[in-house]
Amino acid sequence: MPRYDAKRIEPKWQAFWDQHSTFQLGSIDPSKQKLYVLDMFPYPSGAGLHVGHPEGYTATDIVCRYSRMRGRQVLHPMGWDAFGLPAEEYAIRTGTHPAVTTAQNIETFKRQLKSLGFSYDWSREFATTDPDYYRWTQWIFLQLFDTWYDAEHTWTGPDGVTRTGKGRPIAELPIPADIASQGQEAVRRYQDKHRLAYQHEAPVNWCPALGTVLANEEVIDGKSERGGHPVERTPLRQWLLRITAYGDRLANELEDLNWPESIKLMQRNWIGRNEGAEVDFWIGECGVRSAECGVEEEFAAWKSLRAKSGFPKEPSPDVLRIYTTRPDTLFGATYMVLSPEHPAVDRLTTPEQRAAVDAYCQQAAMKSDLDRTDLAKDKTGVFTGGYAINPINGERVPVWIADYVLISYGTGAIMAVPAHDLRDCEFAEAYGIPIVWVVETPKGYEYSKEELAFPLERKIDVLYPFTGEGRAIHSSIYNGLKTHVFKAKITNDLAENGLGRKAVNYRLRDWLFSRQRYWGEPFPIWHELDANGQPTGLMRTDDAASLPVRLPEMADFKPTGTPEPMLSKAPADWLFQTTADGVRLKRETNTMPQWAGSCWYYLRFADPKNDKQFLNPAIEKACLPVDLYVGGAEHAVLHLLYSRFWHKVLFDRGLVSTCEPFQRLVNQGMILGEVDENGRAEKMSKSRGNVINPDTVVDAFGADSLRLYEMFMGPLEAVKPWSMKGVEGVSRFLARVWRMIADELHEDAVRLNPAVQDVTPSAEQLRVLHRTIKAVTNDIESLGFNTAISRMMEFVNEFLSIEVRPRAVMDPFVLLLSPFAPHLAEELWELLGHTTTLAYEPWPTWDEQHLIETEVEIPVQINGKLRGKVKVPVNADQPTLEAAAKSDATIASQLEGKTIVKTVVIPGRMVNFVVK
RNA sequence: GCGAGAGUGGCGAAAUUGGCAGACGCGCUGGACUUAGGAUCCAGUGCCUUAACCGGCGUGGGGGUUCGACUCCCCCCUCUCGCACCA
Repeated sequence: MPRYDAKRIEPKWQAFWDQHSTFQLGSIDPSKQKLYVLDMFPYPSGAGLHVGHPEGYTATDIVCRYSRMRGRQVLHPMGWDAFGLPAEEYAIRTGTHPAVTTAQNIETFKRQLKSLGFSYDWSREFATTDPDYYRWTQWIFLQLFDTWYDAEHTWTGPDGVTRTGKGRPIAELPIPADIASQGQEAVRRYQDKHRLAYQHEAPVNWCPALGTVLANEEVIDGKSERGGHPVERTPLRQWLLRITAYGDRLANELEDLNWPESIKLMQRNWIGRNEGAEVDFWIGECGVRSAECGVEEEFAAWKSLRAKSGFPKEPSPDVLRIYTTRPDTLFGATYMVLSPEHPAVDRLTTPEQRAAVDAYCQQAAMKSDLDRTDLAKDKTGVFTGGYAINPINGERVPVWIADYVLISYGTGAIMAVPAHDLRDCEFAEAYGIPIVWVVETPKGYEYSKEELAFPLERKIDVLYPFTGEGRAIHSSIYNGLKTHVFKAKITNDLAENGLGRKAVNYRLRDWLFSRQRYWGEPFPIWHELDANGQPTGLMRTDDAASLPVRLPEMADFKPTGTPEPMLSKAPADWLFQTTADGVRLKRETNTMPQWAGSCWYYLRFADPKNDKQFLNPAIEKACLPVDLYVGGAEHAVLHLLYSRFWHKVLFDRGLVSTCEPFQRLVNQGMILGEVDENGRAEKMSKSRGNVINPDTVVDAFGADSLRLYEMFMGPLEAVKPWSMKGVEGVSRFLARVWRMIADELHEDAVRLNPAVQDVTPSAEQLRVLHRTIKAVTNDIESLGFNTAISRMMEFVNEFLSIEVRPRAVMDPFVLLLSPFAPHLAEELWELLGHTTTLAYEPWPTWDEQHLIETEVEIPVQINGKLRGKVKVPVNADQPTLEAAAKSDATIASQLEGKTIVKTVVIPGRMVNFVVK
């Protein structure tokens, strides 16, 4: 066996690591530094591992192996995100239970991962589908259910930071006297409205093809993220998690995280915090029905009442509450728009407009998100016939309905200022609504492309719509104020008169948390039923001690075809029970979304076998947070936002001691298919037939080659094309490493190459070694694996040409190689005469002494162009360098007959003569 | 449209603070060894010009700062990703 034979070496060492539990991290020793390195755990699909998986996994494996050798205690676990649709869809087609498919797929994934030699602590492995795990997922849900958000509460957390806003136990929710006086049931309903996990009926994203509703984050361009099926809007009673309560903290606390700026930005944009004001427009008891009818006295009465009572928390029925980020344009509001679903539409609509309004609302209700975006260019709407009164100037403004206003954002109603808003302007033009200019365009203002391209005639002496900031005009006493001053002042004035208030809005919506599928965590929730078997709306929870609520066995997995959850077909003994006090209960039949399990798995890895607690507090303090988290960017606003949200709730409830779960995040770039003849590389996909299976690569070249190649392709974060030739290249390199140390001439057995001898290395050899140690160490620290590998290639190129290779140089080199190609390294380590694994050998260190060179070659430029090189002592000073440069034959000849205007000498770097 | 990131040989890429552009690998060319080579080894390989040396050009394009720019500044082009009626 003379040749480098991955097929012999790799299984041998994988078995060794297994048998010796080499990478099992026992209990944490607080006196040693810990490092928690986490991969985004995979969904074990039927297709098996993809070459994209080992990219991030190899990177983290290198960091872990390196860190162990640096003496850190490394927590490096792996598990399975195993709930989800594909297993259930497969069950529908074949009748195979999702649990069976899932177990098979996990087995395949695990075999594949093991064949790549990753140093996971497999003793911590679990799947989100394990009842011992989802027991605690349900338990955390109960914590969310037991928590309300106190936005005013100021407190100092275990991290020493003082915050305003905290999730607190529901028992601490103050109950208003009028609610308390109505009895226990009213109190329970009041509490239910304030929980972080609550039920709410609203139009949701219903996907008929998938047979479930989806979160906003899972809908892209009106289609499901998974499968690309159309998504409809249907009103349904669903579970929601109050993530919006944490909007500010989710946005602000990104600041200190070592995450890619692009991901932080995506999260901030997704949260979409903006500040503005809420303003009430008076509409009277049944709406201001015409432009003429006299309501001035009533309006005046309302206004003076408001001046005394202040701005109510909830809008009263006699007003339309709007949200605006530009309260300074209140004088330019020439109409209002309600979303078609707005509750006041009915009251405002006049008999003459009734038919048109009803027709429009009906049409809007049927429109899916896709339709709405498709029609984004053409704004439509209908006049309700009603008017509202602008609180600032008492003017009547017509109220319209239009689907460009969304019920789910702000208050579902806007004041429209066509002079200063692109959408309002477009709408006003289409329906002939007057336009009032209230912000003067500053002189020299450069219009945005959008403003310039606006397809309207310019009717005023200035261009419109103008959406920038300027000085106020046509705004009564506010004339002349700059926009930001005006905003603050009018918001304050409105608040003093009880007509408005400062308000913050988020693009982020509460997280729709229920699904109608089978293969997910059941909710630990029961619904109380009345004598007729109808839900009363009151709920009970399962005892924490009785968890998990296991999934029931099902006869068939056919979807119901309606938004009725799959579990409604569960056996009656699972669905119903009667309490000791005689209350009939029905189980919640929705299941949790796939994200639930992945929201907290990183916590469980620290303490995976604990059957008393979701996580032991002492272990939590010792292991968390995750120091390095590597995965794809596709989770930027899904998993990574949801996880942070749960973590913050757990933090508020004193269950974890850090406010953020993932200190450092790195996104590995996607691996594309091979470059085609047009020089283009495309995404790997079954339909393109360019998917690379890691198994075939391991079979042909070995795991070390696959690992090394994926790291050598380019920077970890970069998108890069696959190349089988490239794998061959690194495979050749490993064969060269083998030949450098092992003997290939003898067929009988593996022996040390006779060139490897116990001799003292030369200064030059030490220089090469220490240069390599330094470069590889620094490159691993900065995750620059591609350049680390090229450094090792340079080393091997040097030493292959040397007849006698000192063992004292070969030993440390093998250690440098070991995080990258662990199997080969272990084999060579053994061959070099060592009897234990190198996994915990001290990482080689470099000595600057060995790096010092006596002579260096310095480039000499004339007018900035390279004209020659001179060899000088490494510490040559300026005059020496200049003299050496001038005395160089080629430089001297080029300088002849020219005047040196200036000489730039950077010692140790270069010399430049500026000549005329 | 808005936001972010990126453009370097035939290809993947590298380049401390502005200081020798193209390390390392693939591919290609020539050679050695071989029954054979898709093994291995040696030499060469940015482009143009040249027998060769020399020389000229060269980091998407254009301008600028500088003794000196892949690197800093301004304008433009292309590609990738994210968002997209959010008031």
